[in-house]
Amino acid sequence: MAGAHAAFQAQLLIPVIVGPTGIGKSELAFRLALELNAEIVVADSKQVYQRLDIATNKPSVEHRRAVRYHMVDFVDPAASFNAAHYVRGANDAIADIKMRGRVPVIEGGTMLYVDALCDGFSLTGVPPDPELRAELEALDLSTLRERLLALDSDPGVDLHNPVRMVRAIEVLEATGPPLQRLRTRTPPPWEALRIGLTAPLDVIDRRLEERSRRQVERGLIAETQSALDVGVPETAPVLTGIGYAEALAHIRGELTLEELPQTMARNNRRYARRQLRWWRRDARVTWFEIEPDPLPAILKHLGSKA
RNA sequence: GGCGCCGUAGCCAAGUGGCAAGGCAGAGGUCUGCAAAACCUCCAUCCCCAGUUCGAUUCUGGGCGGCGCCU
Repeated sequence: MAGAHAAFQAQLLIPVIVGPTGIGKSELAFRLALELNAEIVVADSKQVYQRLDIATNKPSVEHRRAVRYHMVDFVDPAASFNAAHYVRGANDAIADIKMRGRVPVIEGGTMLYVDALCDGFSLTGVPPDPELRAELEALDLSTLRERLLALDSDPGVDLHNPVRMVRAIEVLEATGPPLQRLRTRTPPPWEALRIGLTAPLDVIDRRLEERSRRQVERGLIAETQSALDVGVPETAPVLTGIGYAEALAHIRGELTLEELPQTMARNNRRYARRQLRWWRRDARVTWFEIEPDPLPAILKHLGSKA
């Protein structure tokens, strides 16, 4: 695939691997990276946190020895991280990769992170205000709604969704109305070539069951406990993720050891469906079944675009 | 064999003589700084038969099934 390789060396196109959790995006991105002599920029809201490796599905040490990974394993698990931090870090990583004359491949699970990066979401530019959030979170829905509508009569957010309304108020108090003018996109100086990986739902479900079981066997509970032991609060974003949330429930005695992987698989199932729905509506995604090995077809597709 | 209780969606479960709450699971959807989050929508003629009644899931009788106790 010399053609594809050259085109990506020209640094105009960046392959972006998307799809539901558990479908093998990571493995495919790894193989693609070897093929293109590329480095991988992971777009995942949980893999950024240090030490929590098992349920975040971080790349293996073998993979990390063979390919350079970015945006993985660098944030204190007790800290919080968000989409804006991600976009900044990922853009820096991409610039760095390019400067070194190498090729980036983006691989992502977190839908907002991928879109915010590849479509250049402004995210309004207003950082979180923890005190204001704490105050607003204590309010009931209708009070929150009144407070929001008083600031902006047409904020364009779901008036049933407290999280969205709190954020909208936070932005409006910092900038003034109208909110909608702040949600802009400034596309990056490269084009994302979205590659979607998919499979029949029953196949995905089976893989998720298997993976959940394996994660428990690999020491998920001990990993969760050791995070608690070093002072990571139970409410830390990583620990609310699939796998850790259930492991915590088990540690608290709310889930048996047999229920643990089952519950993890169920929550993963729901997440996978949500990811599928998100990407399905994006016509820019070109889909590939995982069943016969999709790598040759993907390389061919990338070559044709380049 | 006798007595008592029960039988509502895949599961748990409330309820009423006037076309059946809620939760979980499931399906679909929304998404611009917590996104593995948050939110929205959809999803049952109430075990069967007969009777009472204008009308029964709700009342009566019988059947079937389950649970408990007793002999």
